[in-house]
Amino acid sequence: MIRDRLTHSLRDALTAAGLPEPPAGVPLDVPKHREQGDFSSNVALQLKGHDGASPREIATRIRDELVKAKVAHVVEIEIAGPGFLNFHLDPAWTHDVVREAVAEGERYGRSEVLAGQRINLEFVSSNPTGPLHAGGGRWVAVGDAIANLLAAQGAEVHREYYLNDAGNQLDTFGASLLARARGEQPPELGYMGNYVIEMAERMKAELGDDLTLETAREWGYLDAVRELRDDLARIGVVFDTWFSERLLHERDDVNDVLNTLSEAGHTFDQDGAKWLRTTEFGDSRDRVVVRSDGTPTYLAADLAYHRDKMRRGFTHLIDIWGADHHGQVKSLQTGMQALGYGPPAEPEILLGQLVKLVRAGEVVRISKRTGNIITLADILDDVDPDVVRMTFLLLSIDSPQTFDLDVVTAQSMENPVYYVQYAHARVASIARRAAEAGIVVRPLDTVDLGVLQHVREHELLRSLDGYPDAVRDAAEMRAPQKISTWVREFAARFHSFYRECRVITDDAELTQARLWLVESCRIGLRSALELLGVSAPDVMAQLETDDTDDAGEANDTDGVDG
RNA sequence: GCGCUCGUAGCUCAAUGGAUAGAGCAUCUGACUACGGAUCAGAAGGUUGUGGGUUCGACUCCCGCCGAGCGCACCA
Repeated sequence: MIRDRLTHSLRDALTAAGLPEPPAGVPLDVPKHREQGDFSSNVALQLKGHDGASPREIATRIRDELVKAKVAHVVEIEIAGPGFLNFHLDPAWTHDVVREAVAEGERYGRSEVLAGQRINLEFVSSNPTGPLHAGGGRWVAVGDAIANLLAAQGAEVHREYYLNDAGNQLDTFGASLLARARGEQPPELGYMGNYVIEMAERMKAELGDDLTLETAREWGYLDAVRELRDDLARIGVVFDTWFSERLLHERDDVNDVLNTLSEAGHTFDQDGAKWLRTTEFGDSRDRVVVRSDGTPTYLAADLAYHRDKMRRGFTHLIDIWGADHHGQVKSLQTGMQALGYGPPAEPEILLGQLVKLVRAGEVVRISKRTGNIITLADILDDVDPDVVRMTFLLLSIDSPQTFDLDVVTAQSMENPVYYVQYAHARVASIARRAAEAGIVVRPLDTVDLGVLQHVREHELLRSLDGYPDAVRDAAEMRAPQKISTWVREFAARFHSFYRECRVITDDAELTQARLWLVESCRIGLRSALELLGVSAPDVMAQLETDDTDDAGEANDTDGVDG
């Protein structure tokens, strides 16, 4: 609200002063330091050199126009440093933030800038040859949060899981399963994990001993997919589509895409294989799409797959991959370009740095192929799904993450998620107390918010005002950690307010105003937690205290939900 | 060797090219007989790996070097 007004006024002032608008639009920021005002703009710095004026001279001209226009709530416009325009507002502007949040309710922070976009977001896509490993939980949490963020900007988002069920990995897996069922060691380069032994036992119980490579493979495939679904359900993620690679081969899509590429003149034959001339579109080397034995490569199927996504009517594709696959980015994108998609590149590929699992001070290698793995389900056995999600959403995906199993389990009660949830529970608690005290909350438009004068209230609302921007930035940059960062900061402001300002007091007017203030906080907290896929509980389970020796019974601290 | 990514407080990490680089943990000092102390107030902690460059302004962009991870298949 206030931001829109300031931006608008700035634009008018530029026009009135005969200055152009910068190509990137009119900048308006929240300065880091309180003394630098409530809002600031570096527009004069961006326009430096315009008709030879210095940034400070330009800033002065803009300020003169703004002063003439008399912008609401603005008490002083200061020109600082090399030419910043710092807006000092009267504290009452934050009262508009309460009204805005309450008026928008669950829609607060959301927008429609991506309305009309149909986005296909593919993530996880772990091979159906065993359970999800713990590190894969990062892509579960991140993918789901990014999907939420894009949806919050008005896009129609489709969550998709690609099942690599046509390659030789599945054959190897089937052979490993069959060997275990027969009490033998898996073949060389097979799946060594102990989970294969357990699966083989179940398979024998269901199918008996009359097993072939094919029945073992198919049973294992279906069982693995079921387990993937179950694990994902435990953490609350549901995919709209599980896409089978086999479908592409059955429909002859792979050959069709190869023919299309050949007819367009993008392929050539060499050494008995068929190559795709991806260098034509900027790849570092050309790629084989059909091997000399006549079978298509992974890339050929992947091109057919992504073409299928485009044909299903999506306006944009996003894939989330582990950074270990970065070598394939160029080949897929340039291949898609050969098919006529992009630029800009389709799919957009988000590379996430890998998770390093640590237990007992040692790095745990995560590979389904080479032995024991720690699964996402193992972690969910020990800690709350909310803790798991938040742990994976604290970091930028550009940062490699060290996931210390001992720390996460032993200190799960100290996880930042509880700090934020506690703020939400406090809000709910206040509402309960107010109701118990027989306080009737009057309609907001009959309440005088002008009594909200405390510096903690002001800081709290300044923070809340930043939420819509945080959502927009997080969505644009595909960076859910911006939401975790915002909500932790906001929760801190709330706790600080809570300690210093009582909501329910003998002052009826102040109580009314603060109840609405707290309601606006609830809206922000709840919305942010929802974007992260984390629950917003109204009560926190009682935490065990160890300062008394009579706390013998083990309290269940996991039973929080919204 | 080539390529991609990453080096920020003791530790784990934030920071659309903006002003004085911020949190949490750990350490230290404190807090209401009141809405839930899973809380709050404060202290201390930095040559943003390193050397150049671009810019009014660089953790951020460019180049070199050092270090780490990951890729360089007619595997998936």
